[in-house]
Amino acid sequence: MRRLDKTSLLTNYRQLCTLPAASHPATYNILSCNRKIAECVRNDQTPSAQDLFDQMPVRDVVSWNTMLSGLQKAKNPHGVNRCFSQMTRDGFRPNEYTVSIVLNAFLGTAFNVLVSQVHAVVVRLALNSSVFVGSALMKGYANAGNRVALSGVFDEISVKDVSSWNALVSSYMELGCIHEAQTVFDGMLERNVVSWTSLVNGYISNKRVNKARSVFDKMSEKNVVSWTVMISGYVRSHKFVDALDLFVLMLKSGTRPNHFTFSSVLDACAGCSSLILGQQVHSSILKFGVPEDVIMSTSLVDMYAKCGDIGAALCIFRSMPRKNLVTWNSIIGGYARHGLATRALEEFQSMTECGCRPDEVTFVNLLSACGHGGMVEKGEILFNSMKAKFGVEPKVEHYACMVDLYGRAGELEEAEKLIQGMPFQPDVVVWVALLGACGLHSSLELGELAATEIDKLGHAHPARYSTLSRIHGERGAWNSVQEFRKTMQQKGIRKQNAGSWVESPQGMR
DNA sequence: ATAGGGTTAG
Repeated sequence: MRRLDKTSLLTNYRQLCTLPAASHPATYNILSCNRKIAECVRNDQTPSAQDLFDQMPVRDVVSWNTMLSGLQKAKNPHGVNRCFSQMTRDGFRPNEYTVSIVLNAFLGTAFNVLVSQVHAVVVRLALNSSVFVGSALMKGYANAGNRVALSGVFDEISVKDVSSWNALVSSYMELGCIHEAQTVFDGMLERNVVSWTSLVNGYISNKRVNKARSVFDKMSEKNVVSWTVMISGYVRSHKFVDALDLFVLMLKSGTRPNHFTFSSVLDACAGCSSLILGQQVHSSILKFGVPEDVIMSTSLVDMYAKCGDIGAALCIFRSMPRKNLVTWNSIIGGYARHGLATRALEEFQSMTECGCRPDEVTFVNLLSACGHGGMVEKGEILFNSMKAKFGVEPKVEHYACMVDLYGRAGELEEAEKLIQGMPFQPDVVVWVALLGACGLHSSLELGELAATEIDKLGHAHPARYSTLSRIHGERGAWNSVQEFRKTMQQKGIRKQNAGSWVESPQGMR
């Protein structure tokens, strides 16, 4: 028989006193705890939800599902995967809710390769007739590029509703099957705004903006999303003026824009470098009282930076309660474009101090800032620190920045050496950077080499002709200049249009 | 008390 001394008795007693009420399963209220977890999830407090969940001595399926939806909302597919496995290990049977949450968490991530495994679970548990599970599986298979499985899943849905049909339309569009999508849409007995918007959005993602617009114009009912889809479609195809015109129509129609709409519209303003329009859109945001949003504010920062008002960009940036990687990249890129290399580097310092990890975009911005500021040494240090200190593998664009950096500083041999030592094939951008440097420093031989390489890559890059002709011109080789000009005319190449904040080239009409 | 179909940034 086990002996109990005074100390262990005391320990036992203490344990009893500190044990939470939750340790008495008989009196434990799962329902109220589930409600609390759901509340945390609603308020984006997934860690608190996790704490509550972990403390539960007894759980039911809803507890697991609610926890999973919290992890999904927090964009933690890894956590969802872990939680889901634990759930099945604990002997819980997943239901329709579980599967659609898990599938949506995996969508667009590396975990999406598990879609067929989840599908197998679905079949085994006979959940494949559910509309919710069906649409989630369809999206998963579309994301995985599996057209056959996609239509198979659709057929298995016992009672299809509009949402399942809509999912089929957008899935086909995602796979690039425009005609199938249109045929499905035409055959639909019932259509709603979402069906129409899916079609419009599908044409846009398949680069058929004009077709998208003609469908859009046929819509009898439009909402914020439909308007935003069309506006952002124009922005994505660089039709900024069309985007802005459509925004005006949207306002006239009485539709209230949201943060999605404004992000796109600000992008349009930035695209045509129109500060005056950007300012108007900014006031419009304030007038509508659109709640603060990281992405929308980042678009504001970017718009002001691209329209030449770096002061306003900084002002918005500083006022932001939450910043992410893209936000930091926007302000650093803004400084780089304005030739404020030192400010860019200072902001990078603050960024790392805030615990924000830089990515490849950050380094493109930093290296080009150094290039314009003639800071060769600083650029070298940053370039070498990319992998070693920040774990960011240098890509072609970083090499192009370095070629540009050395080239501008007149260190053409250094630039050439870097190209030769590159771990991959140099692309046009690299050669154009070198060619530009040769133009700057009148190096005909190296310039010819760069131009030849550009030709080899099959690019009729305008700079290839204009820069080389300038080098020839400077050397007094006028015959060559005329020849180049002729070639340019024959190939129909014109000098690239320069953007300017003063002239606002693609700006207001 | 838990889930699906269409929208945003560098």
